Amino acid sequence: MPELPEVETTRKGIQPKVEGQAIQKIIVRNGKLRWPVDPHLEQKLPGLVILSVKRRAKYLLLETEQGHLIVHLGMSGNLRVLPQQEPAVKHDHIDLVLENGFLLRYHDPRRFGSWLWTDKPIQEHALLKSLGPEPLTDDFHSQYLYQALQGRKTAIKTFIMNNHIVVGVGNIYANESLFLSGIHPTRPAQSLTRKEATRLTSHIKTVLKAAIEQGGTTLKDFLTPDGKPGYFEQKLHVYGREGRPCLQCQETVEKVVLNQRAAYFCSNCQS
DNA sequence: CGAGCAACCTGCATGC
DNA sequence: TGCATGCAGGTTGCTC
Repeated sequence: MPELPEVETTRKGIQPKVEGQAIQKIIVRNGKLRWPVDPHLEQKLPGLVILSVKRRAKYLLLETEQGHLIVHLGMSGNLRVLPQQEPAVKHDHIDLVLENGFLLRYHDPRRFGSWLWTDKPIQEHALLKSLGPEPLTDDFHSQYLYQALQGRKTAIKTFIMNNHIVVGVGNIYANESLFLSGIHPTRPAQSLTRKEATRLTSHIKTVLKAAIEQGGTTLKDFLTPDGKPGYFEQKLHVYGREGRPCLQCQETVEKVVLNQRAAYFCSNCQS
């Protein structure tokens, strides 16, 4: 579920209902996430006002006057704003109860996500301080990528999914942007030409932007308790299409596993 | 330092 | 129907 576009859609969705609200309390039903949820949050959070809801990479940052909550959705997490009387169901692990009668509810079957607290400057947090540039800003440009590729033997797909190089490129969009760029996912990173680095940079940006726009329209009411996305599926060229014809040339889409993640490609369109 | 991979956890599809 | 297997949108933190 949570690729960068959905995290950004989540941010936009919860922001208006959460920003400016005081926290009444936090309810932790299961704190065994990627890292254990700090039990002191139950004392720390009541009364604090949420000043802003920002995003860095796939982390959502809830700023208060005393510090930040750093929330990650992992593989299967989601956040919704619901009325306080909404009954909790299985895997509803955390509620942030607000003073406006609503709550921010965290649901995450696999519990790969996280809820962390820091009262230090947010950019110095260990998880954030060594992250690469945001893909949709001007800090991520083709010169930067080309330079970063030099001397790196790892597969290009693995490389663009590395958060130290560029953040927010998940498995779906790594596959899609490589397809659109005509670059085979197993190519050593350092083998890309300047031209290929330029194409890849621009396709990463366009593919993520398009997905955010999709998320913005189809998931516009994801705050209500329905939420079955699948909104990007129609637009995917190779992801999840092993054995089916390439939409561009009709050759069969292939799959290999790289760094424990499925890589899909058309060996006729990508080299 | 870079590269590769085990691990965290639940749910679902598939095959016997 | 039941059970085993493999796979899933992410990331850290080992080992070599």
